[in-house]
Amino acid sequence: MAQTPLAQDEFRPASTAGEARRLQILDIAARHFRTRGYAAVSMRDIATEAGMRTPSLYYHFPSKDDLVIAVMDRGIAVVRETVAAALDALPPDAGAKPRLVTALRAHLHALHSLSDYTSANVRIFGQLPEALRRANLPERRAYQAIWSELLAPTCAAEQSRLPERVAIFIGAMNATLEWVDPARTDLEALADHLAQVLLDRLLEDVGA
Amino acid sequence: MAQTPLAQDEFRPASTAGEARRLQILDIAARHFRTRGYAAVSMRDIATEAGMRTPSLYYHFPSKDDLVIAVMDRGIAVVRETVAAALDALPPDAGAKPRLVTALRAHLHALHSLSDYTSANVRIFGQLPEALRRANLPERRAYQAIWSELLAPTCAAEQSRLPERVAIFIGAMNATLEWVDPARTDLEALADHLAQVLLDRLLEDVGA
DNA sequence: GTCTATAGGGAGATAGAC
DNA sequence: GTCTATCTCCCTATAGAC
Repeated sequence: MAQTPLAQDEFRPASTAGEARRLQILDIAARHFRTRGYAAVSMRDIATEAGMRTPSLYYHFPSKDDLVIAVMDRGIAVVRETVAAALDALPPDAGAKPRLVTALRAHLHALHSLSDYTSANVRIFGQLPEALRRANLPERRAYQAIWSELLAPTCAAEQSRLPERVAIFIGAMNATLEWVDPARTDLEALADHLAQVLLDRLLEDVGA
Repeated sequence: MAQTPLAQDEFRPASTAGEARRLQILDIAARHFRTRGYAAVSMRDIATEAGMRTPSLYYHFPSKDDLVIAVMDRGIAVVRETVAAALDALPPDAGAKPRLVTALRAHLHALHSLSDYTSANVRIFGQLPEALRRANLPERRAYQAIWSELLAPTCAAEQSRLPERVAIFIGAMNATLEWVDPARTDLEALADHLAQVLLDRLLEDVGA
């Protein structure tokens, strides 16, 4: 939802004034993409909220494609850095399950309350023309690598299923964006619930 | 992917010739929405593939909104009827887990190989303006009711978590649309994998 | 850096002939 | 039922002054 200036600056010190303007435009674009989708947001919408006319945007970004690619790449970068930082804060001997729960919490935090970039990415990835989706794939693959490592211990004997399991986990976490109440306060409870579903056995009786 | 005429007619006998034309247009629209998203598909695209000019479409549907609502509602109706039929085919004394696995398989089947309507619904729901999304909610709630019943036994002492758990399950199943290889032949294996992740314990050691 | 003016195209939709 | 012709609107993007 709302990004605190702190949460934003954490990931990118804006040195020059020109750079600050560029980041301001990106912030506005990410927020609009997140709430209204890709095609529904026009360059005019973004310009208006930035207090300028449409053509002025083209001084900062050569095209709408370039703007949306910048938003998409930052979206993955933020969640990757958030998850990596949370994992680094764990004791070095932490087991597979606490590491998974920690990563899951960090991912949901980035997605739901930290970054409009991450939620915009999840929201509009499927709406982009194929060329723009492809541009985001390197970032996505780098993030998936983290979850490959986290989930490897759960695929003990069958590492061939690992890529699909990574996709199931990331897909399940991202899907919470579509139905969770935006006014929800207890993100911790959602994370715990998701961890329970994905990591624990839900039923005792396994017979027919 | 491809819909067999059989799979389509199963859910709607087209009595008159006019009705058949209407259904043909809906089929084309669903297939395009499924592959290219909502905003990217124009009335012209649909008309061209139906072998007519754009204005002729407006004889069958008063607006693009009406057309897309018809596709969306059918998308949920198909998956609901598919899952309900699969559950009805089970022995009456089937336990909670086999019922869940059966429903999960039927859902993935409708989503991945039976119906362009269901996959279009999942794909474009998040792209629609709020008014169109709201129009699809009654259908969605009717479908969620099935999963509420299926998942109730997994929420033994805490039925308050049931709605969220329903959303987690449906979200996780639907998320497979975004990353699964369209040429994938072994849908059974995907369903089994998803069932394992959602229903079984993935890790033995639960310590820190 | 931002502006006014505008090009150029595609969208949804309507009028009215056939 | 389908057509041609057209309206209106909004989009991305560019030209060129300031």
